[in-house]
Amino acid sequence: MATIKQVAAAAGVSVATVSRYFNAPGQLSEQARDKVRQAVEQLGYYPSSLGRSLRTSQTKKILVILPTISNPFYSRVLTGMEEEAEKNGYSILTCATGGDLLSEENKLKMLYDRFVDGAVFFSTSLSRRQFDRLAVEYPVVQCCEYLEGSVAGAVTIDNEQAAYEAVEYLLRLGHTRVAFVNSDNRFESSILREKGYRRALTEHGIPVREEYIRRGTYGFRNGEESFRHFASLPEPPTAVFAVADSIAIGVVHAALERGLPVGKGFSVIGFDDTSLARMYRPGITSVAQPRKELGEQAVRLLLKRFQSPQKSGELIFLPHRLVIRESTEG
Amino acid sequence: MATIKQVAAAAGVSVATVSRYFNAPGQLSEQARDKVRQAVEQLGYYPSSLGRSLRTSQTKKILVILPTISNPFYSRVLTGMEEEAEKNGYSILTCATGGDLLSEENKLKMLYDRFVDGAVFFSTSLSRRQFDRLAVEYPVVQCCEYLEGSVAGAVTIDNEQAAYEAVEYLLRLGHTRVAFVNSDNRFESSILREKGYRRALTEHGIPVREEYIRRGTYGFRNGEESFRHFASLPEPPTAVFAVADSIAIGVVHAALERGLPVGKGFSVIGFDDTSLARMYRPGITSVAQPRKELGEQAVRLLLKRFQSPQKSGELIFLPHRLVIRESTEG
DNA sequence: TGCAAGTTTGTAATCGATTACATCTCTCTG
DNA sequence: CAGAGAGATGTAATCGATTACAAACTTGCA
Repeated sequence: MATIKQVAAAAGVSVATVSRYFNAPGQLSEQARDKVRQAVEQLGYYPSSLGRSLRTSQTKKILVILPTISNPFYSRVLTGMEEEAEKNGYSILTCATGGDLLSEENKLKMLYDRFVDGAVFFSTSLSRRQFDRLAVEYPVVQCCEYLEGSVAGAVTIDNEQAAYEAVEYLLRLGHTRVAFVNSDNRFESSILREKGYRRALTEHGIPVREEYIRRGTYGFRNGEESFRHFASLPEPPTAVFAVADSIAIGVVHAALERGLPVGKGFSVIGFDDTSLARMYRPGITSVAQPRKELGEQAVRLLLKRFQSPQKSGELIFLPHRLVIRESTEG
Repeated sequence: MATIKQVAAAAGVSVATVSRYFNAPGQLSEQARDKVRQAVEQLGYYPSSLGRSLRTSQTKKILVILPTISNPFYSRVLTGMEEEAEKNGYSILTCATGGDLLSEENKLKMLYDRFVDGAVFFSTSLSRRQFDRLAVEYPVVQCCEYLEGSVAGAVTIDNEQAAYEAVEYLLRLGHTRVAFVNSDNRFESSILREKGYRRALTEHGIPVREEYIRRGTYGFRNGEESFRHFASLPEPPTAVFAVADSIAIGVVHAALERGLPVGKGFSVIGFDDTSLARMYRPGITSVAQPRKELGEQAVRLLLKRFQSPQKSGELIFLPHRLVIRESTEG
């Protein structure tokens, strides 16, 4: 691997000139440019990011931490991040933690040791206290999640309101026995969605029944099991709101197996409007988030923090919308 | 941010001692260790990866390039990579290219500028020539794909044989009109699977009909459209083999819409055995790959190349298996 | 012609670590 | 008690870039 010194020697100029060839070519004479260009081509030189980053103390890399890449929801959010990052000369590096705290802490070392300039979290296994400390010392923002009052910025939808509206839609359809399948993680979004669910019922004069509320993984299986639980109740619900499409599909799957007419008397709503929701039969009604924009804004927020690290993070809410398909009648 | 110098000063020792505290603590006296530990804690010091990497000329990072993270197949392969990497002190960085050549070339800069030690490719938009040049100069391996005769190593299943067996299974069920939905990319796996499809038919004395072969994206929609095309033929096929579960689901979806009894006279097989295949109704018969092991071995191969860069890459085949569900009768 | 201003280039310090080599201090042995 | 050998520590070179500052060279104008 060629170094800047070797190129300088081969071109018969100083290392400063070679450096300028890459960083301020307009400053060089045509002669110098030619000489350097030739030497660079001949040696196949490519400037080392390590040398450069050490000197400039920025790597132009952003770390994105997500629990798993298998959630199709993330894909387009990530695209948004990529585009916004690239526009500003940054690259996105993605790391999946498997929702594992140890793994997450491991990845965070890249922040501590300055291998990346900042990080975007989709969710975190860190405690609020840990996360806050982190946010004070390093530029980080949250995307699609939001720890109340964190110094880190965040871009998200209004999860409580979104859940409220989904449940309200079910009530409008005439349902009075509406169940809720949450995830059992401690993400703020889960808590907020549950809040929205409860508020919708309460405001419409319907008592909240704890046996109508289930918590489990984001998986298909959780949906299936939850449905079986609901079906075993003396008064089974006639509608289910799930915090993820995969859960909703599990519910629908189990319901159809029992011969329940999904979309005709038994309604199910999912969350995130992933491709799953469209692909399934029947199509799953789902709460859609503006995915690409969530990603863009998250990166934009992070870039702002690079500029002025002292400021406390902004909190940005983006609009959601309910996409209606066959899993709800109407 | 504290530097090693500041820590050395605070601890009243030399920078060498501080460095040894992290890299060879056994070499220090208990006294020295204590002094350094205190200074480190007091200053919140964390060694800079840039300084270290510049000096040691390795970053202990592996870049994983994949077309999109939205394919659920990748998730567990990645887990395998993570585990094997971590075991050896390496970290995995994931980058999605969107199947875009420009984007991919952009990511490859991290290889050129030594930001990562090597790369694993799930697939590549590079031409064979470009990829070969890359493989000569940098440590790279392929995972789940294989460009014949490349100097880069590869870990993959025998795609031709896998396709052969899937089609053979359909023939055993009594089907004689078996269609094939391929992807329209130029990946070796696609070519090989088509080869396997053709060989299975030919060896069983069934002529290959070009109108039974379709190419498109990996998407659901491609499946739907392909089915409609097949259904419009004077002699529609009674079975379909698709190179991806999402395509297979599209086929099943469209077939059910037409009232075709999927799994009872009309059979569909997918590929990769993703969670989709299990979640769908009916469950999709699919060719399973040993995902975690594919990831592990790919990283192991790459680590070998770090050791001895001169050697030409190995080619490792891992076993596949057909997982039978309701989309095929029997 | 002389000099100010502008352009081009080079020198050398610096970023933050690692590590070969030198030095110093002990301990042990004959 | 001298000297060998082991163990602990420090000095300084080095990795590969960027960039402030200085120096050299042009150019234009009085």
